[in-house]
Amino acid sequence: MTDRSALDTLLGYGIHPSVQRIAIMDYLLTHRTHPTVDEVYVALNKEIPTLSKTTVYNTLRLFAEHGAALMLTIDEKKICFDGVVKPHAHFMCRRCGRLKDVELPEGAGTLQLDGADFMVEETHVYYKGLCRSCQEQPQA
Amino acid sequence: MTDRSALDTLLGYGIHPSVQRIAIMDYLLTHRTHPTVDEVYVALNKEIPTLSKTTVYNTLRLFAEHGAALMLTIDEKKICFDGVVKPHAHFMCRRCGRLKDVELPEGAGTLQLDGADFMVEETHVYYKGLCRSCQEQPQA
DNA sequence: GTGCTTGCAAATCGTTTGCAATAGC
DNA sequence: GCTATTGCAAACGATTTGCAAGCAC
Repeated sequence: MTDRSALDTLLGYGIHPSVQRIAIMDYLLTHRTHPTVDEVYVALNKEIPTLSKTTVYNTLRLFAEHGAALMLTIDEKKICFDGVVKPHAHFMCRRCGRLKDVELPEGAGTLQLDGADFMVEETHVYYKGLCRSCQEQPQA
Repeated sequence: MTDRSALDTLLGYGIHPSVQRIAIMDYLLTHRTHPTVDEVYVALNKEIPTLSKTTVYNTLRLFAEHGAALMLTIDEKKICFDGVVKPHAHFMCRRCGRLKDVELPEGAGTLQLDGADFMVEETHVYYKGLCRSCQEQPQA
């Protein structure tokens, strides 16, 4: 069922499926943790021992190019990926580093710019600050 | 006058001034090109031949931590810096790579999140797509 | 003199590249 | 058999770290 869904997703975006691609897409769809390349690699290496990190890099980039995944650059330290491509914003806590999905305020995902000087294909809204639990903890 | 302004800016953010810090802040304030560390380094090396790239790294990070500059992560390939800290959005052309400032739609810079689960300190709005001139050029 | 700032050199680490092996139609 | 995909190993390059020298009050 999740396999099915991952496969369908790939096909829906015109991406030729393979064992590795299906596994990676499935991971994205079932783990909404905004994983990094390394996290995907480490997790999938258990079930696909021959998996190469190069393949994870290539595949996630392929997904992003086809619009099947989002490449998040909210954290300058690392690039994260999101299998949920429906417009939404992201919040990152500057202390614990956790990423959370945030609903976009009405219409913010489709903001149009003045005078059609640009053709916007992607919009990213990033919030940074302190999450609830880090606010409550004593300052480090 | 520009020196004055850079110095004042540093003081205003509680940053202890130095020749290097003033020069880097002045560069940010007079070149609104969203430069990378390397661009700042190369440009200032002419007037301050002993300048180290490490110092540029340290200084720009210091500025960002004090809110005296913005660290832009719109381009996953490189980090850019912006001396204009007044809330505004950024657009990057996926073909020519140029960054442009964009006015934020009303109130978008101060969006408040549901239920105060987060304490937002910074908001980044990034648009990606094609700029006017790249739209008009024939596909590569 | 003490503490902060600078800058060199080396280390680190995420990412890309080249290319040979493999899988799928 | 041909083409696309995978994966290893090496290369690359941006950023960080350690530490010694320099500067300022």
